[in-house]
Amino acid sequence: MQTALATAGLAPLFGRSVPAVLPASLTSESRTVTRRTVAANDEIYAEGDRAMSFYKIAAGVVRTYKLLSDGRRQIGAFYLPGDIFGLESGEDHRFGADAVTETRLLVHRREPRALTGDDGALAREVVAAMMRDLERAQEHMMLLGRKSARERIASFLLALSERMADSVGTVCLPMSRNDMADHLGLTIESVSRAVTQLEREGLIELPPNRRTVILRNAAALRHLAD
Amino acid sequence: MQTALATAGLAPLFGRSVPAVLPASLTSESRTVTRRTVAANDEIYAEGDRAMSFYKIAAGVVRTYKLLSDGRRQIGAFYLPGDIFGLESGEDHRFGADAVTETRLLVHRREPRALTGDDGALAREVVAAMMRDLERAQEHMMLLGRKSARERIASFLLALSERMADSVGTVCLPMSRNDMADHLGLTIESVSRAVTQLEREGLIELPPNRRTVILRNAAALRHLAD
DNA sequence: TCGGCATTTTGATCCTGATCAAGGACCGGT
DNA sequence: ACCGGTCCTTGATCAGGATCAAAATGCCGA
Repeated sequence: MQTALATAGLAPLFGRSVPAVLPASLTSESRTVTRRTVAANDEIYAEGDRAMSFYKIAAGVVRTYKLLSDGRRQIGAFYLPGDIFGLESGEDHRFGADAVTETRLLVHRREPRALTGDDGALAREVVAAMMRDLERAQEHMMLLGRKSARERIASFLLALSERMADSVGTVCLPMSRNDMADHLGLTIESVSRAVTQLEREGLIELPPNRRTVILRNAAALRHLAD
Repeated sequence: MQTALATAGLAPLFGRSVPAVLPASLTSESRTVTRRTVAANDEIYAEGDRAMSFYKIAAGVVRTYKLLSDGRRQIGAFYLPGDIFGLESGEDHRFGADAVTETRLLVHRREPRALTGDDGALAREVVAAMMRDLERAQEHMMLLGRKSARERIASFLLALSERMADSVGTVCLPMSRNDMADHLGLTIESVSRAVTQLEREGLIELPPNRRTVILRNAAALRHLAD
């Protein structure tokens, strides 16, 4: 007997692989979905807030983060259009979330029936989103625990370029050096220096605006990132 | 309609919280389960191996890790009796796993039906295990990205003491300093120095064998760990 | 076009943790 | 008890990245 569980994204766990592109089935048609627009740098929810909803990005970029009591911040992930974030296993949000750029969100009210019943595609997306978060977090532990500043920047640029898919080899960084630093476990100065160094070495090129990166030698970057 | 999905651990996502203690329902009675004993430091599976099974620990301790091409190692997690590890969303293992101490395992063959059908309790455990891995990985990113050596040791000892529950305030470390270092993003010398420093400050006490830690001032440790 | 502001870069110095190198302590076997 | 090996600690020095400080650049609105 094939139950909803098997059709809801866990089956791939046991044989098939997860499709690279998720179905764009998270529409506003369901009665539990509303829209929300958030200005750049505005908060979507705070760490510790009751988790009433989860979110899918229609446009924009979001960061999730944790704070230490003295203000040190760790950005857990950046989310891009199509990504789902804000899923929690417990009662409340263990990370805060805010908009990196102006962002349009689809807000899914968290209800017991949301994952069952009518929308199997949504359930599949939700489970896939959690598994993807887990894989990214595990990969990121390797970066934070064992990679040098240069290697972290190389890994980050490559990963972002794979997700953002601008014209080949070009990435428009939506986030500030500060956000990159807090994601990569560095200071803003170290990020700047590592980026400059990669540019001097010819692995990347930075147009004067400094928020765009052209990957000039992806092979060398990949070798650095391992 | 309540489907298997709702009863299989995702329902807590949307209201209830995950029980602290998982049901001990992963027995050897099912025909897909076998036993395996692994000697200390022996490999259970390698990074990149096809993921044919997942595992539940009957006794012992396991570490999962990734390697960089030059040998740098990041230990993603330690797993204790009752824990499930080796779950993958893709085709193969993204971390390697080996035994820290001699370990007895229940090996669950990975089959499409394993999560459905008869054993709803197993499905619940599997999903809970994945969510727990995600939470631990996210918490660990904060440690690796933003905490000092002393703070890392304090966080690690507290987390371990909560999971191992020896006589109050006492933790028997099953792993070497080397393993601790590769989990905490430090060198073995830094681990040793941080531990010694915490001891001199009176926050912990180390009997001569050095593999047991008595938490003398849990409040101060917690303050360090944040 | 100019001025003000935020962001990024660059420079100088410091410091935490890494590296290199010995010592000690514990454990198992004989 | 002794020996050999492994694990852990300690010491000295080094270096990568942090911190402190300031200059350059880009952006946006007047």
